[in-house]
Amino acid sequence: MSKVRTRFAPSPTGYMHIGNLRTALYEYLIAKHDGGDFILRIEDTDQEREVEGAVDIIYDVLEKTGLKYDEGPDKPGDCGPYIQSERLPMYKKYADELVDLGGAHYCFCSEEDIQKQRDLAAEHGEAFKFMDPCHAISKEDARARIANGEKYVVRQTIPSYGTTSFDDEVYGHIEVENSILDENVLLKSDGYPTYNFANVIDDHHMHITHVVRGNEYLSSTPKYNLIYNAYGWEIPTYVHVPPVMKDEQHKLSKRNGDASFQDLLAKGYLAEAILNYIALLGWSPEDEQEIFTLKELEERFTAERINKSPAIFDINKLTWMNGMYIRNLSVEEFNKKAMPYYTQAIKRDIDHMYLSKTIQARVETLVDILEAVDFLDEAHAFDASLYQNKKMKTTPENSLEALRWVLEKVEACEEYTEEVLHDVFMNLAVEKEVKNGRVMYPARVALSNKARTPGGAVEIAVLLGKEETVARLKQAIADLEAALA
RNA sequence: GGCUCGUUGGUGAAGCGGCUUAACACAGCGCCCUUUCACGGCGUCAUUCACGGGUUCGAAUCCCGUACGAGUCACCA
Repeated sequence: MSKVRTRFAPSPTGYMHIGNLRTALYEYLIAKHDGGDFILRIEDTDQEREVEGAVDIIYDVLEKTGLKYDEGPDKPGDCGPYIQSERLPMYKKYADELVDLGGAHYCFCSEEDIQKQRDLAAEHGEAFKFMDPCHAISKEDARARIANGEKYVVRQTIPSYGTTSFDDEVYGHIEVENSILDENVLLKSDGYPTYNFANVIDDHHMHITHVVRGNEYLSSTPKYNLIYNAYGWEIPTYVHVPPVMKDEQHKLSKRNGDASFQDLLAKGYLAEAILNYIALLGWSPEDEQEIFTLKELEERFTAERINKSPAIFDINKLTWMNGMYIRNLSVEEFNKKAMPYYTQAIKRDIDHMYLSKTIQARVETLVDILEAVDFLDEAHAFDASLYQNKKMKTTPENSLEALRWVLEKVEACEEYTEEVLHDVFMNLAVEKEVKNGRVMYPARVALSNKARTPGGAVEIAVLLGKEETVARLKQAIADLEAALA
């Protein structure tokens, strides 16, 4: 058996949507599972949709996700060029050959005429099937007209009888009657091929063994097979994957404002977590493992375990998984990833590593950091009700008392370290014969004026430093006195 | 409308004729741990697999039909 080769063939439209990325992942995994090659091919045959810089985005995403390709535009192999617009002469040559083989014909009908017929049929509520009058033109006449400079397209010729069938790795045996297949344009009048044609030509010449694509191609696959057969080429293994949905009836798409890969990164999700999550959108392993490195996925992934039905993208589960990835980072790695957010949200000079240690298990996305640390530069506005806590048995009154105890001890601290502060609070509780919470809870609130903080009283006091801690305790005492007066 | 595909809990899903009075995970809910929150731990959450028939001793699993949903029918991919 020949070496497995798959390809990721995006058209450069400016962003990487999740469904697309998942297809790339599956293609990568199918190839790597068998030690095969993963190829990147740019499908830029639609000049009107061309977006500047879009190819760079594709490179960037593949780089960030670690989906390394063996051949591509910037990594030449034996089957280049890897950008379709650079392969034009080849398509022309094969189109002419396909005409000779009887798999296609030249067509001189204008787009407008066909559209008119289509509209007419729609008005009458009839199904439209284009019956190309150009079938009647002989090859010789057609070529003479072309030589004369007449505009033309090459259109696929489809037999009006018989059926075409194929076996898909995911969907199984599929059979379609030729008579319902449309005769699509293969080579446009601008000399560019359509997807329907370029795909077949390139997949064959790039020795692609497994064609992985969205299941919207399921019903047109027979048309491609007709082309393969006309040339006498081997038909690749097909792996059609179900769509990734936003909800039961809508596909995930940028047009609906749904998140793209880049959007998710910007929202503080890690590339590894995103990749891991989308692997599970339509595929499942044999056991119950859910967290996988790319390497592990390479080992475990098989097309047979791809699900047939659409998968709904669940941001909740991604968020959970992202939290898992964040917690699995070493503190150093986390600190590094958190730094841009720290510098954005914190002006005060603090011990970043210490902050990272206390915050790492408390955020699920990097962006969560912003909200978590927003009290460090300046405490939130005073709110007496925060001191009322049933479980901690605190009230504004007894909190005021506790804060006075704390202030006294903290001011007296010679050394100001986590250990010392920890002892201060613990000893205080023992000395005053109250539960820890009676003194630590008010202190935490006094230092932040937030109900939730990353870390408890001790951690926050360490982060803030002695001077600021004392200042905030004093302020809180003053605020409480005023509120209770 | 024709054709193709799909339908297991709020979500991702396992299940491939008896081991299933349907795994696992997320979310939810409750409890424990705890100086808050989180982490972690524990428990709970589908008498039922869209619906209706059929085959079978036995069906979520096989067959037929219905409903619903999606895709496709471009000189877009």
